[in-house]
Amino acid sequence: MSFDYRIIDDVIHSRVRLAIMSYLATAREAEFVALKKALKVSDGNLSTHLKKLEEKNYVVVSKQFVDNKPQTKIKMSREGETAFKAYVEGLAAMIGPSANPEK
Amino acid sequence: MSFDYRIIDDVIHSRVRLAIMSYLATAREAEFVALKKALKVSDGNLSTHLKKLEEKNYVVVSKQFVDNKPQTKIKMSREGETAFKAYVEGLAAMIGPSANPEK
DNA sequence: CATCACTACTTTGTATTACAAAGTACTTTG
DNA sequence: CAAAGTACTTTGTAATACAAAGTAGTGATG
Repeated sequence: MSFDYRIIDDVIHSRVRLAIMSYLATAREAEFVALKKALKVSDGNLSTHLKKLEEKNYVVVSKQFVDNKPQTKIKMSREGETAFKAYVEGLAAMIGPSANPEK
Repeated sequence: MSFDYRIIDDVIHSRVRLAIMSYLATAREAEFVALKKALKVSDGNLSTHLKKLEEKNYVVVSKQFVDNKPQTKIKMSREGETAFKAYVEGLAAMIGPSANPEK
């Protein structure tokens, strides 16, 4: 059990980015609009957070036109998967026994 | 499983504050110096984060002199306990199945 | 007993971040 | 062909994180 706060990846740790990564961890792929609705985040906010994740190569963003509308698809990268797994493990290590379902 | 990023308490969510709360969740009580060492955080940083937790009444801070040196003790409050529990549950709900120990 | 180093903090300054408002580029509808 | 809508991106500002510097004391050295 470590409490060194640096064990947790601050790129993932942002609330919005954590939500994105969590979503992608199960969904594998997401559309901008779907993500925006699921996270209840403003589009501007989502856009900037996605850019940050893209810069770190945690996600891959692709754009195309569907029904004459722009569509942005976001996929988690291999690197993102690894980082997310490490993040979750780090969290567990930090939160430790308090994470036990004690209900 | 919710991805609304607002379900996670941003007062707790800061890396340093999460580390403090995690530490206190098991230790019940901590000294400033011990905390600083455990979290590997600068004293200035720890001081400001503690103040924020204190303002939110998540922790109770008491000061005294021991061996002629100032000593700051930090305890988690009832409110802090509740908030931390809710935070951990929110996290679990967001991270969801990815949190499964799949090793 | 002055001063230098040390401990235990707190305050302050700055660089980064988060967020939404405004902007862009297009399309569809009346 | 406006006007409203969609799907974003960029920009401005307020909040945050962090460490450097500051404060207030103790203890040791010459």
